[in-house]
Amino acid sequence: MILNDVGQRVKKIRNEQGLSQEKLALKADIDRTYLAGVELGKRNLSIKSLDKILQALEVSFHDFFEGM
Amino acid sequence: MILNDVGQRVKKIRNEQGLSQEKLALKADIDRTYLAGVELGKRNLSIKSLDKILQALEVSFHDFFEGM
DNA sequence: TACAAAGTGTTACTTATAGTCCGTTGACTC
DNA sequence: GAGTCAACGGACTATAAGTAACACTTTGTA
Repeated sequence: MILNDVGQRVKKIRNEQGLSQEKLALKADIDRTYLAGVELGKRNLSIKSLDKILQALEVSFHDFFEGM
Repeated sequence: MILNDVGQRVKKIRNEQGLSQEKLALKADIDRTYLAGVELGKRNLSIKSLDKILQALEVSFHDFFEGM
């Protein structure tokens, strides 16, 4: 499902950048536990929230959705 | 802003396919006025909601976010 | 010159859930 | 055994989802 795909992609990119969930959450200005939920595919996040995360990861929407 | 971009893109693709808001809303199983709000960038829609719309438009996330 | 009908914009409202804030637990490393 | 990290929970607040109602415009047509 789309939420799992999004979560796994976030986690993958975050790990590639050597960031902890807490560090990324801080950078994206979202809650640490919420980010954890997103990565696990348990959260149906809004476009704005995804935008925050992708900006923190410095990746574009287009690149993020590569292959989706 | 991201919501305006998303809205305009939805509208553009919908028009290219010759669909009215009502027809697309029906196909996506969402309310007509909700779709209108999305197109105007007034709704911060969730991934699942966007997914419904993109499926109705038969366009992938990756293609949808071309250039974004 | 009306009129109906199709398409869209907009407001306002309820209810469902996105998102926050507090904490705990278990695994791993040092 | 102290520190870092991620999964998880409960209780709360903010806001998205979903709908009804009305206004306006355009186009066709009687």
